[in-house]
Amino acid sequence: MHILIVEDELGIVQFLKQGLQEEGYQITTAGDGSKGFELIQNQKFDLILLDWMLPKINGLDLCKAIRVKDQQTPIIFLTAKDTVQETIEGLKAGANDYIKKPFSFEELVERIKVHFRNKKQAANLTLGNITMDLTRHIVLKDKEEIALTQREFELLAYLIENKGKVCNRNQILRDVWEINFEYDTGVIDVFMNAIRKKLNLKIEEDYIKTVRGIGYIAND
Amino acid sequence: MHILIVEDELGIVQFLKQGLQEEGYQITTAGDGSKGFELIQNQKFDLILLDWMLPKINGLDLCKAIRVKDQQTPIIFLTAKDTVQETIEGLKAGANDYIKKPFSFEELVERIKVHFRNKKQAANLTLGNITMDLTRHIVLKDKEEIALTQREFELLAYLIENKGKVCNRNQILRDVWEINFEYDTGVIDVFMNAIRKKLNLKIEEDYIKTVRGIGYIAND
DNA sequence: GAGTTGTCTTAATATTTGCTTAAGATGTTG
DNA sequence: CAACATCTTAAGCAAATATTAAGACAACTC
Repeated sequence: MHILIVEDELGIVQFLKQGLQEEGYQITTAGDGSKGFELIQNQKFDLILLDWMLPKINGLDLCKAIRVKDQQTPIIFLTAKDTVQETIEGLKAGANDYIKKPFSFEELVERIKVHFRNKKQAANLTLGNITMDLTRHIVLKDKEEIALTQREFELLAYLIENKGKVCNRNQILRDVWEINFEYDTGVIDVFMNAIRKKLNLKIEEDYIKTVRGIGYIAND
Repeated sequence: MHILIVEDELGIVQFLKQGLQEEGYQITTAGDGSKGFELIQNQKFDLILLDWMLPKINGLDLCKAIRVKDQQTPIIFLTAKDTVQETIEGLKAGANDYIKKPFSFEELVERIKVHFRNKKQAANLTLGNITMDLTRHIVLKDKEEIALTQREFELLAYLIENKGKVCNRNQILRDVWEINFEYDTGVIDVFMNAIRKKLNLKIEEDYIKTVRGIGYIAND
């Protein structure tokens, strides 16, 4: 996640940059409004932290300018301007949140997280050159879409979720087929076969290996 | 836009209800946490205003309970609890904003608007050569107008809004039909059939695909 | 208020899909 | 090479979905 900080006070910039980097965010900074605008034109950020009082272009105008082209990227004002009127003005200009200085760093982090919360849903699993998109229910191998049936999809997802671990047949029956007693007709083999065929995986030396006497294992 | 207010102090409820109605919102109120929870189970709101100190179920627990099933609906805490720790706790519980009492009504309105901002922009939806104009209630395919009934329209709009995601049958029943319990008579199929017929969509390889065992998915 | 029209829902039937089984082929181990 | 595990294939079957038709209901017309 890439955050842009537009702020001219060096002390605050340093403080924010360090703290947010420790939280695992990638940080880019701009010391004035026009530099900030320039950066935004040329690359995509996941979130923008904006001071109000800035050299060259002030935060409010910058916010409006960003919103002309981009309505999506969350913008958080972070400013000493703390009257209700100013808050309202900031929000009307297109900001998504408005935090008053002095602020608690912890609260800032939580408010940033709020904006990322619903984005994470792009849950996809990978195994070598295979990608599974769980929400879209799609499997790609080298960018080529492969059609799997429901069960095939679930089985493959299960193996990838447990990448690196050997999954024994009973576990698979329990978790994928919801069969909770020992009863193996060989279904798993049939489905493994189908998956390997569709994904063109060789039995030996490929992402999914057979562990004789136990089950199967996926590995990059 | 339909807002739920969960708050026990009658004075505040009245004040908010009246003010927000004047802003053009539809308002429903709940005087305690469990009544709020009940309402949320049975209908869909566009936003929830939540007090922290509530009879029966407190706001924090209610917020968490809502988020178990629903990560989308924006929740705004509106409370006299104003320490940083409490703010953080509220946001961590899944709230999207946290406003401290006493608050400015104008600021509240602006903060509410922030959450609706990106929703309204979906005034017309597109899927391939199909265009839907939500305000005028019109569907075009290649500039030719297609007459859909209310439900057909809603179902199609729902699928396009969730373009790229698989919509399972229960979600569709909940969000389009507002049926909140498992009860499938096959209505969805009938309507899908109608939509496909009217829009002349082939079952295989077209914008709307059937995901066997789950539901349907729209994709350009 | 009876009849008309259009939509929604249910139910019944047709069709398709994919799950499961079983049985023979192939491979592995001691 | 026997015993066992896994692979592969194909056919029957069950479940999910598509399709059609008919009844329920509401809004509108005469």
